[in-house]
Amino acid sequence: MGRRKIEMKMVKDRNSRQVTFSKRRAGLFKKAHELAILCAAQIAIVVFSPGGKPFSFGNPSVESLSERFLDDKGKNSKRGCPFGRSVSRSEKLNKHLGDLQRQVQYERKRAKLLQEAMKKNGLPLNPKPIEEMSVDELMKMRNAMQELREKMGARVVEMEASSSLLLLSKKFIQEK
Amino acid sequence: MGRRKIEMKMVKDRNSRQVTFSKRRAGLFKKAHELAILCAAQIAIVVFSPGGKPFSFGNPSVESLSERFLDDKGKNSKRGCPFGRSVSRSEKLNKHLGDLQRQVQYERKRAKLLQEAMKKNGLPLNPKPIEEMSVDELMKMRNAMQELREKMGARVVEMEASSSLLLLSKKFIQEK
DNA sequence: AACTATTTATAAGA
DNA sequence: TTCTTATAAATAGTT
Repeated sequence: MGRRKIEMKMVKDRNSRQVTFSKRRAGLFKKAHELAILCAAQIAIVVFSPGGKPFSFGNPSVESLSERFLDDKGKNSKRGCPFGRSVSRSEKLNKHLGDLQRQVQYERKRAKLLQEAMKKNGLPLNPKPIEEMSVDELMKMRNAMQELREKMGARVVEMEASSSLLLLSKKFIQEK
Repeated sequence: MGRRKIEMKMVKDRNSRQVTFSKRRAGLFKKAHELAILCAAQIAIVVFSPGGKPFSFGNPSVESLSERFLDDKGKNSKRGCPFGRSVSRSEKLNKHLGDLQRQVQYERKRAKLLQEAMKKNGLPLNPKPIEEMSVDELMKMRNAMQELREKMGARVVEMEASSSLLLLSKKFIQEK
């Protein structure tokens, strides 16, 4: 993919390998971002460099959920990885906060679409407890979510998938 | 990247979106594989399709990498930042993500409310794996989600979360 | 599923 | 390290 074609073997030279890693990691994350946007997909990537340093990619919802669900009990945890910088980055983003009014409108629009979707799929507006829900009802809910997702576009926050991601991670660990 | 340049927004047509997803997921995984080979890097990817189907790529495996991130038995605790957003890359990506800034902000606000709701409903902020949760805890989780939904005045995201949790819970319970 | 016209990624070089 | 650019690779629309 460049001036010359390269063999698919580990790059021998240490420095070249680091350069390749940096470039391709950036490329990989960009691709992931595009896939997430284009297809409303949820993606989480964890990469360990040859030097053992962790890099990760995920949607904002994943980040915030991870922070709440999986962080150490207290705030005293010493975070390796990019979390420290992540926070400062968010602080930067805060400065660019949009107006609240628009957000409220966005929320209302979303709620309205959800109600329509649920109605269309034969769902009650108030979910039952888990014990009372049939598989059929759960599937209907799924369908309603999918319909909603299509209507709202890629900007819909996918907490569902985020949760699934986190749970999946745990499940993997449990199964091992 | 193709016959024509495309806009970076969600592909509206359902079928086209599925095709795009399949192609780009394959591309993403190939890139990941190349990065792993060329740089002796360890990579784990989890992707949820627009339809909610999970796909994963792992070198050596998603499980072991997740474990490396999440397992507290490890020497140094790095579990504070699983699946966090890549910081170095996202700084560049941010230039292309004006709309997403609002989303990040929204996410943080919602996460805060979720935290409060969970606390109020007697849920630990550091929940167990789903397999270990009792029915009672699942109920509490659901209640927390509902409370959150009411507070936010919007239902979509929370519904997705709770439905996902319910689906996964049910599935795991049945598997047991 | 295959095919290509284009766009995009990137290996070297500067 | 950051930029440039020639070339390889990915892929959007088509068949």
